[in-house]
Order: sequence, then structure tokens, then C-alpha cells
Amino acid sequence: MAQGRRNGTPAYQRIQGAILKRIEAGQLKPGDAVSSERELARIHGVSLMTARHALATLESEGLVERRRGAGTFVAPPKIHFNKLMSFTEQMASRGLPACSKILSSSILDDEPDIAARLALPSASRLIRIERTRQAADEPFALETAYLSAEQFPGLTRAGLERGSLFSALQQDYGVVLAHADEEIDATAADPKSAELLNVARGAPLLRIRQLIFSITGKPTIYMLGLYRSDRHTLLIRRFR
Amino acid sequence: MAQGRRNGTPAYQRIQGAILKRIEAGQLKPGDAVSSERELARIHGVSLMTARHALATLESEGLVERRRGAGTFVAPPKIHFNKLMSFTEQMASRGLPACSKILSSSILDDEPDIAARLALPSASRLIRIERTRQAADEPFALETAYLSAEQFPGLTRAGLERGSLFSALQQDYGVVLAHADEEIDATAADPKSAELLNVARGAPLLRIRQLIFSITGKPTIYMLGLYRSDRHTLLIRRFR
DNA sequence: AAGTGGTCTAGACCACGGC
DNA sequence: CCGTGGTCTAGACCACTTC
Repeated sequence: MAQGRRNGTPAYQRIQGAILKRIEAGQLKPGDAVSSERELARIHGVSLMTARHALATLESEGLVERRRGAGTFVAPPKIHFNKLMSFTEQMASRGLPACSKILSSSILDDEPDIAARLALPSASRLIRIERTRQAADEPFALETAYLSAEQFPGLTRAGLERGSLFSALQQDYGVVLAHADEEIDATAADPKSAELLNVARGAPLLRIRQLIFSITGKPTIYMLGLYRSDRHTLLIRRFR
Repeated sequence: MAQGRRNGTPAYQRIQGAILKRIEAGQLKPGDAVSSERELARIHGVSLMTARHALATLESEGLVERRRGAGTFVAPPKIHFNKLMSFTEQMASRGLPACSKILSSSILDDEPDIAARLALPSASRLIRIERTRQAADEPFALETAYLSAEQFPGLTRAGLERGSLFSALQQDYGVVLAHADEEIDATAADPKSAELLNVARGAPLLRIRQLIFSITGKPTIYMLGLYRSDRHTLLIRRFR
């Protein structure tokens, strides 16, 4: 029979799909045993190597754990460390009410450094959006985002008040964000930031400069964030 | 013949080792083609599936890229984002000379908060090691590590001057570290830290508190680090 | 002892890339 | 066209865990 593709999808992907469906439906919970290689091979009418391949790649994606002699088990809930989330998503995931206020939204045409980071010609027109972020009526962050004015015409007036910048890019411009490289350090609050964040001048702030890439690999947003360190800590997980 | 293990190592790992050796020796540079599946199978006297497995897992580890119809190529220089590395490893990977100085090394028995983070009974005896880290003759970090005194007897005097804490744990106690959860914020330098780091009192510092886990999942080291923000930035990459 | 994952064989056909 | 990686078969033995 050769490829057991009934519909163009490789057999091992169909098997993975069947398992993922049961996990998403809640029939399989973390720690539960998944069908064994031999069982999957029998059920789906494939060879052992194919069933094995399905489980092996699910393991490398962190969805299941395999223990020799014991079986294959649904992996513990994935922890959302190091996830690229919009502010709105972050707050929602913590169950906190969030709001943000746009301080300014303008078009610049002489920011060669930032244009370069976005891989644009030096004199490109850029949208700059300055926002404060607050939770529980207290501002805790100041974020300035830069995007290509050419790529996102009309963004300045778009529905940034009602939703997140991330979802606006996706819904209005079809741009899906994939990952961000961030540079993190500490800095002292300058007078303007101090006032906006309601802290003393010179107070330590966490500074995060991030370059956010779309799934096509194109640098899309450059964002500078200043965070009150008494209201915000960054959690990351790193691996060997 | 069944398993082609000549020395207990699986054949696919021997093949990977041979490839990695050539990469490390500089014979293969990023972008260079690696031997094809069929070639590897012939050279090492294994079946195609085995050679394939060797390349497939190297790919999932990000060491090579495979392009259908074209071949397998050494992956571009690995970016060490979000990697758990010892200070010594970090500096070495940047080609910088590094050194550290142990300020104190002592045993404490009344640090219930820290003991709790390490999942130890409140009154556990803890080793505390305070070090400054420096590069180019200037201190840029102050790190305080806490470990179980019971788990690591004699560590205080062990060869921390000659090598890294990470490698000492691995070589002398067989403990291999796997990942770390970190909490990052900004703080102002207190008088003592300011003096040790040679900055003004109140200067902003990047503070990283990390709990480092071994491969067995046991919390093993609690480390508090203070970093001069003018000499050190943290780079991370996050994904959707 | 029975069942599981880990490794391996010696082939096969397909889809794709570059010449 | 030829070589590449992608998928797949129908078995095999080994090492390990669980009972």
C-alpha cells in the first residue's frame, strides 16, 4: 500500500491528530496513558515504526512523555513561560482587569536607528504609539511602539482603544506575530517617565526593548517598555 | 547483527557524534552540506532509517537543517537565547576573559524562606556563597547562591576558585542542572552592593532571582544576582 | 511474564530541488 | 534526470517497568 494517506495527510499526522483531539476534548488529562505504539499501529492499521514516529515527534514537541517500559503519557500542562503575549492577553491570563491609555500617536520620518532595527530604509515613515498601561487604577508601564507607516496605513486611528495592538495587526492587516528578541536591563526614571508612572525621579525601572517578528520572519514592531519594578516582574524559564 | 552497537552506544548516536565532531573541528561550517542519509548509511554500515534517525534528531535539536530535495546542512550559528549557562560558559561563548572572586562562603541554619524555595525543611542548613563577577577588571555582578549543605557536603572549600559552580556540582556530586525559573526586576543599589559593584548608591541594578532545577526536577540552587545595568543586558527570545 | 519503549533492518514509493 | 529528504512496511531483538 505504501503511503497510507487516505486524504493526502501522512498517517503519522493523522494519528497525532487523533491523540490531540482526545487531549483537547478533555478525554485525556495530563498524566493519563496514551495508547501504546503497538495499540496505535493496530488501531490505525499502520506499521510499528509509523505509530512510533507519531509518538516520538509529539514527544519532541513536549506534548507527551515517554517512559521506557511504562508507556506514553500526556505531558503536564504546558507552562506559559517565555510566551509572547500582548498586554491584554497577559492580564487576562492572570484574571486582572487591565486598561491602557494612548498618550500619543504620530508619524515620524527621521528615526534612522529605529528604522534600521525594523530593516527599513533610514528615512522611512514610522508610526509611533505611546501608551501607559495600568492595572488597579495605577500606571505600571510605559510602552512606546514603532511600526512601518507604509505597512500599516491608517493604524493610528484604528481601534487601539478597544483592543490590543496585536489583534489589530492580525485582523486588519493579516500580520501574525511569531516571536520577539528582547534586551532587558535596568534604568533610572527620567523626569517625564517618573511623572507618568507616578514614581520618584531616578527610581529603578525595568527596561525592555523588544523587536517583534512576524511569522514570515519580518521585523514588525520595535517596542520600548519601562516598567515599575515594584509592580511588575518578568518571569522567564531557561533551559540547558 | 541487530543493534550495531560496537561499544554500547546506539549506532545513530555514533553517527551524530561523528558529525558533531566535524562541526566542532571547524571542518563543517554553517551552511555546509552534511553527508546525505544514503551516504551516511553506507559509510557507517547501517540502514537508511537509522541514518535518517540520526539526522532527524539532530534537526529537532536545531543543529542541522534539512531541505527536501536539496540535502542536510549545518544550521546557522546557534543563538544562545534562553539558555541556562554558567557565568564561565557565558563569558567563554563571547570570547571574553572572565573571573570571579568569592567574597564569603558560609553555612546558615535560619533562612526558612530560602529553604522553602529549595523545598527543604525550614531549619535546614544551607551553604551560602557570595561572589563578585568581573570582566575586564571591572566588577559587573554580585551573585549569592544558596544550596543544601546536606546535599553538598564539603562544597564550601571545593574547587570553586578554579572552575564553575555548575561543573563542580556535576563532577563532584553528579548533579546535572536542567532548567531555571527566573524572576527579573529592577532595584536600586544599597550601600554595600554599590560599593562592591563600584556604582553610586541608588543606581539602578538588574535583579535576577533564579531557582535552578536538576534534571531530576529537584530545586537545587537558589541564586540572587545583581547586575550593573551599564555593563550587562539580558537577552531573551520569546515565542507565540 | 507480559507489556512497554528503544534500536534496527532492507527494502519501497513519493515529492521535491537543481541541473 | 538524478539525488535528496519524507513516508512507510513487516518484521526483529533488547532493555526496562510493572505486576
